[in-house]
Parts: sequence; structure tokens; C-alpha cells
Amino acid sequence: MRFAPSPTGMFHVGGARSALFNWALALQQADGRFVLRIEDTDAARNRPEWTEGIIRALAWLGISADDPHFEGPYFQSAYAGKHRETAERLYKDGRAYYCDCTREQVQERRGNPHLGYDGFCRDRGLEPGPGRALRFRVPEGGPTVVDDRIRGRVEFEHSAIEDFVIARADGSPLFVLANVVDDVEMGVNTVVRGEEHLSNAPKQQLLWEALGRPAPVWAHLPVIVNEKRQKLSKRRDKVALESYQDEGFLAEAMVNYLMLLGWGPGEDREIMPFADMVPLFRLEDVNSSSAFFDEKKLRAFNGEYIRALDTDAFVERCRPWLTGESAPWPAANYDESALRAVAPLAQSRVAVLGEIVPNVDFLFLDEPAEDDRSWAKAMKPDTAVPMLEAALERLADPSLAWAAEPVKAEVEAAGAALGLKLGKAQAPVRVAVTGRTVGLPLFESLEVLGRERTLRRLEAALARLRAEATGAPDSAEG
RNA sequence: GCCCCCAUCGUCUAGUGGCCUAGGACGCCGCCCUUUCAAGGCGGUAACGCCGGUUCGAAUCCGGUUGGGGGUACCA
Repeated sequence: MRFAPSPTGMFHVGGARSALFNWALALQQADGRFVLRIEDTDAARNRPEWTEGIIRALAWLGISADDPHFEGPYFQSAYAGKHRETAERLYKDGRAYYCDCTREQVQERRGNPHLGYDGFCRDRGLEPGPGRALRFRVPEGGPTVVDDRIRGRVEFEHSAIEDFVIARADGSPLFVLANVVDDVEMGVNTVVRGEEHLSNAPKQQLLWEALGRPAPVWAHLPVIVNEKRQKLSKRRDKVALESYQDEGFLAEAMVNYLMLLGWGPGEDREIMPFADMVPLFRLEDVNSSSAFFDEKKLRAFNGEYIRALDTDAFVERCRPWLTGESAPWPAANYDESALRAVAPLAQSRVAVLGEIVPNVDFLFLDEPAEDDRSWAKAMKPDTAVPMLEAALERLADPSLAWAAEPVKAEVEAAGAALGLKLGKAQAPVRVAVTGRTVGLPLFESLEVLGRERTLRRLEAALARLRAEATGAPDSAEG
């Protein structure tokens, strides 16, 4: 097994799925190896942080460098000598030849920019030299048959494969060559990669044969597409694994979802830990049609995984959003015991961990969050003012035990006196205290918030309501 | 253009000639529960691209067609 990404951008979900499939296969055998090779030969487009990102992302998915099945990372750039050596050998064996044609010359001869190389230098016997690239001599007749574990036999007529370049004029190897040379060196026997590489397979198989090695087992995975059914692109689609991680997707959920893109454990099962999938995974069972990356379903999976956590684990995993830089409240305001008190209530309400923030911010913010739409919806002066006044009066009673049930009873009673059912009566109170019409169960929230802060917020809301009523009516909002 | 891949509900898929009046999941809709919102429960919506074959019988096999997609670099 091997996974050979190129560090030319943020690590994305397609690469993650390929890595996972490779990983599952490697784990199936005691001596299975998952070789991570960073293909960094395109110096202009590589950056060290991308490489670090790949390793970090793999670790997040559970593909850990600490595992004995993991090997690497190797860096392709370190094997340049071997690449050149192999290119030279291919030339000496007559399997490749030098060519000094420019792209313009080829096009001029063929008259069509889409037609490939015409073999002009095939028999010119050019020696190595400046301006001369090395081309592989594709055999004259017959096809190369790629035996793909997912797609079956795929035939490529040699007449349709041009004599492709394997080394640039400066001697540096191209992907097709470097990739094969490294795989040969590293003893890779199974290549599982995206469908976009299918057209490289016959060329690489020819190279393996030219080097006197049996070609590896090939498996070309269906591409992952966007809603327009185009291959996911780093430019236009949200594909970075890191962005999902930042939003609060659980690695377990991401892994589970990704494994289901093109494959399934069978028996109508979907939610399943990776470890249980490993023994069940078979390349032969992988689908060959492209799959849409459905974030809605990913979210549903994530919700399932979040709800399956126990409270401690849930709190633990929410911590980065609660105590990190992004938290909207002053760090000193954070109170873990308050959080723990409402955590079970929040757990079934968040689909991604990041959503914990708007659910609990009323506990840690000095003022409730400002949400104009909520205010406009719940704070209709004719009902909100009397309701808040009544609630305030009842809740201010020092003999009232400050707990969810008694508080609920008071608010309910205050509403009843005004002819409001609890559903209506609680709305202004909720907005006054939390800033929003939706959120955690209100009375449990008030219990945790405490009497003082609750009363203060009710007063503040009432004051604002009165100010708006007596203020400039022409500027009132609908 | 050329080469190659693909084709079941909106989406991910089950299905490998009769078990299919096509199953599951996400989504969507409705109902129940309910202090909001979720979660949960119950129910519903919705698909074999098309045309020919083969066969007693086709979502399943074959051919064609249409439609998607990938590749077509001295990128990876």
C-alpha cells in the first residue's frame, strides 16, 4: 500500500478517502505497510506547511505515524538520483529516446493542437543534450491491459498512447516516472488512487514492464464530486479537511462518512467504527461511479457521534471552542462548572462542536447576544412588556427557590395571568436572557445563570422595550 | 476532437436473472412528544436515462444511444 500525495495545497477530503482505503488495506495484514510518500518534485508549487498539514490531517484521521503499519514519510525529492539513473537505463536499453521537438513544432506538424506527439524523433538516434527531453518508446502494436480491482479490465491501444515524456530537458523526472521508480524501490505492490490517474496507469504499467518488474495491483477510486458533479476542486469547493475540523466535525464521523463514499460494510449498516470496517473492506466492493460529497449527511453522522459521547468526553472535545481564541467571551468569564451543568442539554442540539458556542454564550457573555430578528419576533411591546414585568416581579421574590421547576412555575403563572400559554410566555424571557428565540431549555438555563444575572437581564430588556416605545416611533422597526 | 470511466429515489447506496408491487440511510414533508430549538417515536414523498435484443422471466446479461465525468502538459 502506499499513499503519495503532493503537497500543493490544503489536504482535502478526496485525498483523505484514498488514504483511508489504503490504511484499511494495510491494517488487514500483519505485515501490511502504509507508505507515505510526499511527492514534492514540483518545487514551485510545494510548501513545507502543506506537508505538515498532510501529516497532521492523517494523524487526525487516525492514520498515525506511531502505528507499526505506517512507514514514512519519504520525500520524493530525495530520490532524484535514482530517477535520473533509471531514466538513463531506459535510454540505454532503447526503451526511451531523446527528443528536441518543441511543442510548437509538434503542433505544426500535426495541424491539430489536441493530437499528441507524433514520434518524430523516435528513430533519429539523438544523444542526450541540452533542450532534449527523454520520451518513452511506446510499443508499436497491441494494447496494454490494466487489470483494475475496481473497474475490471481496461484496455488502452498503444496507438492511442503517445510517446510520453519521462524526463525533462534538464534531466528532472516527470510524475509518471518518479512515481513508478519510487514504487519499485519501496516495494509497493498495490496502488489505490483516484480515477484521475486511470489514464496514467497504462503508461506506468509499461514503465514497470520496461524495468522488468511485475506491475502492482491497480485500483482507481471514483472521483468525489460537488453538487454540479464536477471533481472537487481546491479552488471552488470547500474541501480542506482542516476546515471541517475547525467547524467541529469529529474525526470518527468524518472517517465513517468518507469510508461510505463508494463503499459500504453491507447489511444496511452505515454508522460503524473504522476498526470494525477494516476487516470488511474489499477493493472489489468499491463502487465505480462518482460520489457526491454530501455535507448534510456528514452533519447527520456527526450529530450521531456527538450524541454517543458521554458528558465528560463531550465537554472535553468542545473545549477548543470554549477556551480558544475564537470564543466570543473574555477568557476569565468561562466557568466550566456552569458549562458542565448545561452540557447534556446542549449535546443533542449541536451537529458540529462549534455550535456549542451560540448555545452557551449567554452564560459567559456580559450581555446577552444581540439578535435583531429574535428581538423583533419575541418582543412585541403589548405582550412582552407586561409579561416581563410580571416575570420580574415573581422571580424577584427572595423566598423563591432558584431552581428550574419553581422558576418555570412562576413564569407559567405570570403568563397564565395574561392569558399566555407557556410557549408564548417564555419567549420574551428567553430573548431577554439569552438574546435569541431558540436555545437550550429555558428554565434549566436560568437555574445555571443564577437569580442575579437573570433579573438584571430582564430589567435591561424591559428598559430597552420602554425606551423604544417612548422613543422615536418613526424609527421603530417592524 | 481523441482516449478512458460511469449510469437505481434530490443525495450516498442495497441489489450480481425470478425473493423487487426495488430495501436502507441522509434530505424533504406530516403527525406525536414538547417551555423554544433539537433529539426521539411514527408515517409519508421519491429511482432502475432511453431504444433494441437474449430469456419463460431482466434493475440485473448483450448491443446501441443519450447524458454525465476524468484524462489529453518537458503539472501531479
